[in-house]
Amino acid sequence: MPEYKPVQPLFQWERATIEIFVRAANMVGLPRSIGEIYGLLFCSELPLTFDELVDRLQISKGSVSQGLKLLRQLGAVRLHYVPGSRKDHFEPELSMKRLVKGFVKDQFSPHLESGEQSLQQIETMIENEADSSGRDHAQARLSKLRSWQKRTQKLVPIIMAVLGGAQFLESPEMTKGRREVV
Amino acid sequence: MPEYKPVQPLFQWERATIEIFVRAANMVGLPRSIGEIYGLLFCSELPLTFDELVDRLQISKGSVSQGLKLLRQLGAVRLHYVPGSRKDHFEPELSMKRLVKGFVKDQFSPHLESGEQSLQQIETMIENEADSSGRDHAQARLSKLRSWQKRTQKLVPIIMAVLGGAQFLESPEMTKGRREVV
DNA sequence: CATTAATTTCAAAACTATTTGAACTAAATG
DNA sequence: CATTTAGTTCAAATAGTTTTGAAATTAATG
Repeated sequence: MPEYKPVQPLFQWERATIEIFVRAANMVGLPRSIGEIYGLLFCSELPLTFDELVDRLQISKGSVSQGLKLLRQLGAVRLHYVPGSRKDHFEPELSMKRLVKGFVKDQFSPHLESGEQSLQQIETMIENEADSSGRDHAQARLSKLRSWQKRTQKLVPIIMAVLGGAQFLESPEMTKGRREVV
Repeated sequence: MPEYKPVQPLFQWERATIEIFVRAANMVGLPRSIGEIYGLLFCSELPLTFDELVDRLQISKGSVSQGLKLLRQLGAVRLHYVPGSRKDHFEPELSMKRLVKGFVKDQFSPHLESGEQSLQQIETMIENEADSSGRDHAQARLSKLRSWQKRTQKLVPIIMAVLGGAQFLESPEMTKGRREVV
């Protein structure tokens, strides 16, 4: 009896597509396995189970478990209920806007918020320790940091707007009767 | 004679500011040393030399050399000529727009372009290997990838526009007589 | 042109992040 | 309620990245 049962080996186009997601994951600082899991779900016509991911990607259960956990947290993967099956089935989020939103909310915004705290503290430090000559320069740099932070904060809703629903930029009547682009 | 000469230890506000840049670097996938070097230059009123970076940050010459190399490549640090000194002096780029532009051009756009190639190849793979049933679905997913790519490409100039000069979005008369925001 | 100074290079070391898989928990089945 | 199945956890192994520092290179000085 054979040791491995490579259930449904990947098609070439699937491997190539998964590779794109692995690179994309890498670019935004997420591990390879995340790209592999999302990539295979993206390729698949039907929701896949835990086992199918393990078997077809040939990665460990641990990786799949942790990977799915993070992907669900990011809103990039949803549970799809299949009547009459004990197993969980997973399907990918296919709206670019929602994917980006989930990523930003989870991995980006928290840093931005804690940054606001840090800037406040730096202000105090400058007041306490710089002599009057150095203080002007230090305060100028702090202002610059603050302006960068503000502009970054403004950018987020604009990106979201360009990617779809435009809730942040548009007044209600602008979206009247418009279908969401996903 | 002491082994180390900790020339000009860092002020608390400098350490805290550098920490912000270390975190920012980390967030965009750049090593800590990059954040430290840029951070100290950002804090400093005057351009700093190689040695000053080594001494004040207490990191190796190798790190500073490689770090400055990448930062110059990104356009985040410039050489500042000081008459009568053999040493190179470095100063930070302080325009957020130029910083982002340099980063995008160097670390982001290349991936986006090579991605275009990959999609072309995937199209061929689908034509060759999928049976007519699977082909429809695969082609639908390829279309989605293409639409994501297009939207990402559109996003870059919009971000640049929001960050400053707006060369990509605006017609020439819109910028008439306007000073660049940095 | 020999000497000193400034910077770069790169192999090895240190460090960090990811993956694995065996042990475990939880939940369904008969 | 014992057994099987599904999925999670986490410590150890592996893989990947960054830093170090000694040697090499390049450029300036006397």
